[in-house]
Amino acid sequence: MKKTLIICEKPNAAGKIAAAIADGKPRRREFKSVPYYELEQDGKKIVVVPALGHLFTLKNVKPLRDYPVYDVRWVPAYEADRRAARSKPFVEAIAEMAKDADEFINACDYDIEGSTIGYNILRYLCGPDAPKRAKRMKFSTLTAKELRKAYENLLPTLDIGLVNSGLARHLLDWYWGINVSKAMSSAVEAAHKRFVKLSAGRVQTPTLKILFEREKEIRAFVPEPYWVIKAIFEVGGQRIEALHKKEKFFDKSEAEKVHEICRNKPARVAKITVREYRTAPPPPFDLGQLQSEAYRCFGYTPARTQQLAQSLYDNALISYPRTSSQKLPPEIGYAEILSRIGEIREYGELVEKLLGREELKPHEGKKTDPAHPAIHPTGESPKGLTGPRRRLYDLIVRRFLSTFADPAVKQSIRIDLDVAGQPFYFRGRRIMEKGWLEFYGPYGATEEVLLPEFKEGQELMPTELVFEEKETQPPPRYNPSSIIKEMEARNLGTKATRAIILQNIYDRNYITGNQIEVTELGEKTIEALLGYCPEIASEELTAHFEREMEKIQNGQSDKEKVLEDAKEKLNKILEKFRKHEVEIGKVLGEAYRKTRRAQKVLGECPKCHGELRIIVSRRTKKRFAGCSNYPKCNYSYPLPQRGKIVPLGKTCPECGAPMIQVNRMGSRPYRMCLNPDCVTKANWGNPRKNKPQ
DNA sequence: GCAAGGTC
Repeated sequence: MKKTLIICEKPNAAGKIAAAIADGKPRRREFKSVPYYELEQDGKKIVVVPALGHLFTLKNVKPLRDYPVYDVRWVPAYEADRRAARSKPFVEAIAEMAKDADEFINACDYDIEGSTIGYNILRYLCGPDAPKRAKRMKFSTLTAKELRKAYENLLPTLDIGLVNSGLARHLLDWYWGINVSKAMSSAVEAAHKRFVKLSAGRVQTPTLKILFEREKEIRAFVPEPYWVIKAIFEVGGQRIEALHKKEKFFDKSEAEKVHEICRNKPARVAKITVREYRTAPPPPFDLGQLQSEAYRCFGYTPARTQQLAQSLYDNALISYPRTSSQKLPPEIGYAEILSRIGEIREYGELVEKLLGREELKPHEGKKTDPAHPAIHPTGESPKGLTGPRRRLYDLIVRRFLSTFADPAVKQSIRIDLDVAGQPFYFRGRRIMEKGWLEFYGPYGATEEVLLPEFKEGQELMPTELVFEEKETQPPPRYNPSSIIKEMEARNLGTKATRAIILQNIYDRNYITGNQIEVTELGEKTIEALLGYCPEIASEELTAHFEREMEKIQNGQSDKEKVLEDAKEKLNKILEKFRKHEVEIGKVLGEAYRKTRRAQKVLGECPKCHGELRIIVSRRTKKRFAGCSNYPKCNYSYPLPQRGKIVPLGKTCPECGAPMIQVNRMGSRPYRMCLNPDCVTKANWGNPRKNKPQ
């Protein structure tokens, strides 16, 4: 009997594809714990087998001693990296299934990476002529109907354009990233005779540059004083603040004049403007939006949210999280998911309201995804789910419910006042119809500002006229959520990699803090790159790649030619690097030393005004905060022994001791002061909270 | 050691 092998990108997709094309139920089997599916149809045997993303990766042919290197080949991922051990049984399973197969179908996601994943599997595991004979399944959602249709309308060959651009993408990223990273590390070695792990890449370096530019803006910012004038009223026991219409006075004498004119003068209500407006329900979550909301609502970093969402997905509670889609196709079965969610106590009432409607129609967003719908709950019971995963699940459920609800109707009121000819105003806001806000619950809370009744012409006497000096503020720092949004807007990285690449930039000590600051090392690194390899620091490289990829895709450009061009360009850049190796290395090595030292300084010693630093005891190997003037000063504080300690550069408002943040794997970072006897810790380890008696 | 991309 003939045998067809269908190669899928991941286990979950293999299950869905097998179920969709089988007339009956496919048989689920396992090979070295890799699940695969068997079915018989039209007199032939079909085997559906999953990959685990990329099973092959690029590896240096020779150990990397010097640059430039372009001698690189594809190897099974587990051979290049011990951490990829999980991919080994998948490689073995596919090789086994391919042995007696005479037809091959690449059914990975229909995008550049999916085409590359399938192509590598075909050429390395299915025989030398498999890529030429293989067919391609093309689908844009994993719904049974579409999968069935894709199977019945197979593309007769691989999408060789996508394959070639995928292969080129991997090689180009590797050429640029590995060589420039190596050049920087070698420079430090040449100047300081020590190894420092430095890196550059098509995504990480432009991202660092964005952060660095903001850093420069903040440093160059000169605050300007300005003055505000506010009239304060007490109406029916309510305090109302009206601001002078010219919100900022940059001319002090002008402000003083206005203040003088208005002093002790009554206000007259000049105009009341009432406006009603509707806010549409939010679209369902794509990964980026989920990361952004989880940061806003819970303070979770995008990397943490991604990890939590993956865990919810592993437990079948939510759909595939690495999606850029804001669409919910009807095939997911709105009513069924809703009614199952309705069985969860806290959502019962809300769900009833939605199910009682004539039509269920989600308010979708614009973004789409080649293989997955927006993130949504599956309806599976979240029994026993607690802590951060529960919170994230609640956010996802409420977002899903909100998307089916009505717009919210809000009313804004603006009251314009006249005080001795000077214009002042204040605003009120009320919610007329809650609409989706009711479903989004705590995450959509908008503060109402309810005002007493006013009439035009009415007179009021201010209880106070405030004259206040303020300063203009520098542009805000990026935080992990806003920089990821910026990366998305600039098309840097992908939904699945942005949070990881940001984490990498932190781990390299290029940046620090939640309000992201660029360290000395980050600054010198980006400056060196701007000086010697501006290409890699510019988003233009990504744009250039993209144009070339597109040309390769539609056959207008040859992959080999694009790669040769890249090598030539890189060789010139790296030569320049080499020539200035010692001077570049000196600067980077020095910056590295300073940055590492700064990370150990926690604050000022309260006893002698020396520096409190993280010190690891030689004797006990435990760490503590000790004074830099030791042995003259022996002041010290204990430190938590686990997790990364980040100095906050602030002191405790209660006791004045330096503040730190503790980042521990798998838990939310927390802030504390160093003083173990501080009143802020009075309730720590409160048995009432931990153990109900 | 070094990238960015996919997966769990």
